[in-house]
Amino acid sequence: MKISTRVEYGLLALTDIAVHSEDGGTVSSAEIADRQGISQKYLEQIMLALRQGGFVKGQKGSRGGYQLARPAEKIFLSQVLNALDNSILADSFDPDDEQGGEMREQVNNCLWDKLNGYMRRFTEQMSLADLINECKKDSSERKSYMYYI
Amino acid sequence: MKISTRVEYGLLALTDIAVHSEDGGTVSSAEIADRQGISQKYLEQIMLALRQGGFVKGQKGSRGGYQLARPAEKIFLSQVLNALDNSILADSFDPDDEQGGEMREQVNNCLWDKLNGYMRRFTEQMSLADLINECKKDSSERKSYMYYI
DNA sequence: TGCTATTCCTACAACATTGATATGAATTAT
DNA sequence: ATAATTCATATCAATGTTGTAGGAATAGCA
Repeated sequence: MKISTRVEYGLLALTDIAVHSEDGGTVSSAEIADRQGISQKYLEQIMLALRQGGFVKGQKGSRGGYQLARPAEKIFLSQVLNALDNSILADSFDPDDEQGGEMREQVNNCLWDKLNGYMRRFTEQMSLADLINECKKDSSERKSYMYYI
Repeated sequence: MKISTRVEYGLLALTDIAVHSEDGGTVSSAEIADRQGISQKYLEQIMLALRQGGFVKGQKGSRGGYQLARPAEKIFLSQVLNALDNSILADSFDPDDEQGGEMREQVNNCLWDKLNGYMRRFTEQMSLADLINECKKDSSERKSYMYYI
């Protein structure tokens, strides 16, 4: 699945802030852009969405920057993805403008709704802290993500 | 997850052909377009991809049309999706043009590759016949799709 | 043979989305 | 004051999506 840079950079920014503000300080967009090798101005737009979504707090002015608005354990990826991209976890179709009869609806229900369900459940139970902590481990022995679906 | 009409119409066409060619006859793009309420000319382009992917055989000329190239039990959705859309099941990034360091790679490995894996495994084990037969049932009691991931 | 129906193939266009860049206002620490 | 920083909006080029259009090639049928 191809993902947008907007979503990718947004998650990178959140992980960067979580990792580099452990002393309670702030992290500026210039720092993040430099560390992650991405455009600062583009990142600022993404930070806007993250702030409006309630994931970070911004402090203006000199020595300003961003902090997480709440602990990384309480930021779930489904919320972040919805704030950054309104289609990635969206239902695949709007029942209101369906015209193709029941076959169309069956295919949608059976396939896309099922895939959507997997993605939604996975991202609802995975927090930013999980993303940071678990992903550093070697994936070969992990069992914590062997979910039932 | 938003899906393209190209993928949606392609799956609709395959299910339509499977359902309406049980006597060994062919199904024309005009029939499909009419039944499913979609543009015939657009559908013809999609049928081209489905034929080139080896999922249907086309018979030209008067009284021509399409048939499945092999039984619906042997057409797996992962193959169809790849033929219709080169991003839906693709890896989320190309390692060659990664520049953002290890954090970027960790996020990709941990999140997108995992989601990709779910989608790939699900669509690899679901056939066109499954899509047709199972989706007609009421979904409340089904257990055949409670896979381990 | 000619007519019709159909697949097959290519070109193009309107529109939306993506991935930025640019500019500057507002705010804050020093 | 000045510099640093967030906050906000406008613009833009490239690309992808969703078709439309036109016609060549082929096959059945009268």
